[in-house]
Amino acid sequence: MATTIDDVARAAGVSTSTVSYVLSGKRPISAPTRQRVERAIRELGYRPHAGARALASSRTNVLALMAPLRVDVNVSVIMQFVTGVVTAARTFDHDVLLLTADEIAGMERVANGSMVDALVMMDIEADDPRVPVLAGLSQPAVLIGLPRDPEGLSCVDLDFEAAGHLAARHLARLGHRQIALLGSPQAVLDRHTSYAERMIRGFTRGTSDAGVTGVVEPCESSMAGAVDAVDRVLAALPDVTGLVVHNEVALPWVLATLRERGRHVPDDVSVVAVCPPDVAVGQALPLTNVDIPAHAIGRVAVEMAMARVERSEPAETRLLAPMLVERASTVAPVR
Amino acid sequence: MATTIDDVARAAGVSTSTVSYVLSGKRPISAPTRQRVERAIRELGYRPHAGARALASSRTNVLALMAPLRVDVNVSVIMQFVTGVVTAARTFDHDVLLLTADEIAGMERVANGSMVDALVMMDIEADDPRVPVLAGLSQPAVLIGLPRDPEGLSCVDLDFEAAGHLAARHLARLGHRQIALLGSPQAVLDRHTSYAERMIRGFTRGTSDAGVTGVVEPCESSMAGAVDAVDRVLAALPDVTGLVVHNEVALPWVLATLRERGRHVPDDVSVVAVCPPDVAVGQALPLTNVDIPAHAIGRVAVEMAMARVERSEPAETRLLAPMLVERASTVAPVR
DNA sequence: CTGAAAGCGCTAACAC
DNA sequence: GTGTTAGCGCTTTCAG
Repeated sequence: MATTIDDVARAAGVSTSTVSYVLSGKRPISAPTRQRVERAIRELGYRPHAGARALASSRTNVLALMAPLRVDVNVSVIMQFVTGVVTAARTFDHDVLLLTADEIAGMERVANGSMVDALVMMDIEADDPRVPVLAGLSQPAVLIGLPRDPEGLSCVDLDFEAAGHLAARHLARLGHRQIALLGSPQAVLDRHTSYAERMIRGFTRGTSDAGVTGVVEPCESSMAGAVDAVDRVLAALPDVTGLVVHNEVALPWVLATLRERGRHVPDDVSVVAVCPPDVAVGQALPLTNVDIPAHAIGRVAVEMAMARVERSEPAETRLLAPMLVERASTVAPVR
Repeated sequence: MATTIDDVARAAGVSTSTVSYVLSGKRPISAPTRQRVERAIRELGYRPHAGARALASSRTNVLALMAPLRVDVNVSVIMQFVTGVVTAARTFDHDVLLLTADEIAGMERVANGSMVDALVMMDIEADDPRVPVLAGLSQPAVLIGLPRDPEGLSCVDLDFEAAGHLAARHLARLGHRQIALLGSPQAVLDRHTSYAERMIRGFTRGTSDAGVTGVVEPCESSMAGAVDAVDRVLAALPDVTGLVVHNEVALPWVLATLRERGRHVPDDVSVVAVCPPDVAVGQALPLTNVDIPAHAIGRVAVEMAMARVERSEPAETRLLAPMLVERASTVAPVR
């Protein structure tokens, strides 16, 4: 398996450059030569040496992906981002090097060591410490999520503001007059994580646009936190009939708590979940949801990265439009 | 950032090889030269070019990890394997290239393209199609899980047979005489996935060793599947008082179904879960569990891979001993 | 349409 | 203890 491009060239009776060019397609090759070369490649089981290629071309065909590899929150969403990125990368003939999100030194290691052509970073926070270091790298980066100042950066995310607005509007249009948002844990809010704040903004705008009352409660990602949050909502808004839940981990416990408090879904309270479809339909009652298209976001991130690598396209931020799917958990309020 | 080893050599007033050797430590360097070189490296922000290094040394300092990136099953366990592998790899100064488990061509791509020093493959099945291709690769591989014939392969896994035995014995010793195992989905069994079969074998041996009656029921990873499986157990063993659950996804639903059927945990039925600790304590009632030490398994996998890469150690298979942690879900049967 | 050859940046003999 | 240098396998001018 130690076959080199020269072995192939010799076997095909051509020069090494010819082999290189049939591989890259960067110059026209006559049909007969091409065939001889391709045959030799096949018969020898030849694979170009990635390192040699990277050295000569300064392209690695590898993408770095920084993913938050903790176990606590929305693991399945993370997984979908990752698969989205990996499968998309393959369509651009790239492989994926996995870094953990905290490995801030890893960015410089893989970038300055020329191990990757670009970086994709998940789970970006308002003042993410990773963002400043990007400026020192020679490879482009795409952020999944929005930092405080996205100026000059490639960013992609769900349009959470639109998502919050959509969820609120859906409930309002059904006729609900008292609705609540059960959102992210306080810690996430404290970090000013952009998606949480945008969600709240959209929800708030949605309720006021519709002229209904809305309250927002943070919600820890634990059973106790869910119970507590539901109780706070019921205290603040005793006649609440609409609930938007933007916390996948807490979701099952929120539903259980509602049941225990004697609030039936959807007869007493309609629920819109902001989560991936598999989570929405995996509950006892299939939930109306606003999709978090994690897979699509991952794909778009890769497309943006490749656009910058291959065509030096400028940075831009793309917010994907949310989509609401109506299921069994939302109905008009029962008189 | 386009600094090369020659820039460093020039700045330090030494030869390139000297720089190379202070970097690799492969030959003694006098303190003064070493310091001049290290200073130059620091001041220039020099990073060796990974491709050039790989080309010259035929070592990439990258490990391939094939992970099952589906969203359906035990996502959190997969995540823990992955973090275990990634963090362990870093301690060996290696990065991780992520492949999806189905990408069988990816193995040959990264191996024959000399992109990696070794491969780690998760989720190995009895007749895993990936195993035969390993023979054609020049890099060593470590399997997480056990193929039908592990001869000559590096394998690591939890000792599921011991785990099944341990769980059964724990219940039997508490005094339970009728115990059941709710296991993997039928599809997993049909594939003769090794861990599922070993679990069953251990459980069965455990019950017969203890002289208690045990039944085994497969369990789909869905709410309906969990309900169904619990009902089958109750039908087969109406007086069941002990339950071993080896299906993380179904676990919450199993517990809910028990409640609905009027079987209280732990008063009416004791439950041992086979799952990671965070899942065990994340339930309404903290569960006695047999740990799946995913993180440790990932680490061991990397250690085995590096042992083969760095010291050409022979292949071996290592089964990690299970550990049972007693929590609130198991008690002696209530008279 | 094809070849020859100069690097890409580093490692590891081989010198001294 | 340090320097010189021949590759590692590929891409890409520069020449036909």
